[in-house]
Amino acid sequence: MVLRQPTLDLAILGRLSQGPSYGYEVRKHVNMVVGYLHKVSFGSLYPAFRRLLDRGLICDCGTERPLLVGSRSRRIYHLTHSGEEYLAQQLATTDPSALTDDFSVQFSLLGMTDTRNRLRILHGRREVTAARLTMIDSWSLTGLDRYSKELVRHSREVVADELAWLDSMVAAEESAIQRGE
Amino acid sequence: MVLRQPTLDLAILGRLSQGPSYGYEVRKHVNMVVGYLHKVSFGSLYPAFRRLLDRGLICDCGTERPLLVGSRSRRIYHLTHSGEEYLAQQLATTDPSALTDDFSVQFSLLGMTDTRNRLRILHGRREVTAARLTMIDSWSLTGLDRYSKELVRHSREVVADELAWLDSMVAAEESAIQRGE
DNA sequence: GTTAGCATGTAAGGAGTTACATGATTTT
DNA sequence: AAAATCATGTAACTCCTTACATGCTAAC
Repeated sequence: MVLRQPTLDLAILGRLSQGPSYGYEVRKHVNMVVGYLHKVSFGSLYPAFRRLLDRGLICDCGTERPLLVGSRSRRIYHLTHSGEEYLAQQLATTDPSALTDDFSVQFSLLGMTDTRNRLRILHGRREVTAARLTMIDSWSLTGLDRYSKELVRHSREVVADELAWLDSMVAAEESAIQRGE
Repeated sequence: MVLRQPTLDLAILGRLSQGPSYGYEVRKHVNMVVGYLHKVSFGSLYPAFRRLLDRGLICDCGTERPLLVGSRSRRIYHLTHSGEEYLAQQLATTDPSALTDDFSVQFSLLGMTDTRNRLRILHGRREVTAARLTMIDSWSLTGLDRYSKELVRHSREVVADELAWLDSMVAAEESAIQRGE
């Protein structure tokens, strides 16, 4: 995997908050957000639904038509009231210094919180990214061969682009505040 | 972690092929190559040295001075003859469609093989990256909210930059061939 | 009606991180 | 000489991936 359990849970809840859905479809959605590098495996997905059911954060409305037990038809899930509360509470306290894929999930859910929290997350991410850039620049590359140096040079560029992107996101949020939210 | 076991082994062997070294130092080196996102943990590092010792790919020359058993001084390792063979054989058969960090290790070791194999690896990576870009472009973004769309747009850009970088690497290798290796 | 893809689910095995534990070396 | 950092090592815990298994649905 690459997605931590709490993050996968968050991604599933986030998807369900936009309407009922089922496992296979949710997976496709999550893969679009974080999956340009890897796919969420079914062995992670279904146990996650089980977890969320057990905690009462989602509920199982059965299959669409037949409603047979043990059937392999689509099982439609939707967010419960506690699920909504949990989601809102999680989004308000996420840690912006997270692995790339985990942060992607956070970013994709930015539309579900207020501007204040969005700025907390974006600012936080901007800081850790800036720190990473500083770290890379502090490395002495002497002793590295041509290809290793090229790799570090490229990595630096990727991080610098990331930083510029976050800066533009922060700027957009702040100008939205200026214009009166 | 994020580095697979075989990749970590490869990274360690690669470092040792440039001269004897010890765990702590090797870790710093590997972190420079793949570590701008995460660090190799000691719980992964030392068991890896154990593995390589057991397979006879590296050998333990003892500590620098005292040579006490059970001591916590630097333990210097160096590559054995079979270690060299193994490394060369692995590099010749690596899979360029690998997770980002695993590929980074491959890339950093490109200087240890011939141009032919370098082109195999770079070409292979170029293809999977191009396929990823095509996949992203095939996605219908309708139904996604503003932030999710922005995330996908940014992801596409990152992948496109990656592709351009690989293209330039391939071009450099090919022009090296033209100029007579 | 048969093939291919949609859809759900489980279990074993593998593998990493975290936390813990200890000793050596350098700096203040 | 105390504190900080370098350095090595182990084990429990967590948790993911892989492989397996089954049923439904649409297309040819």
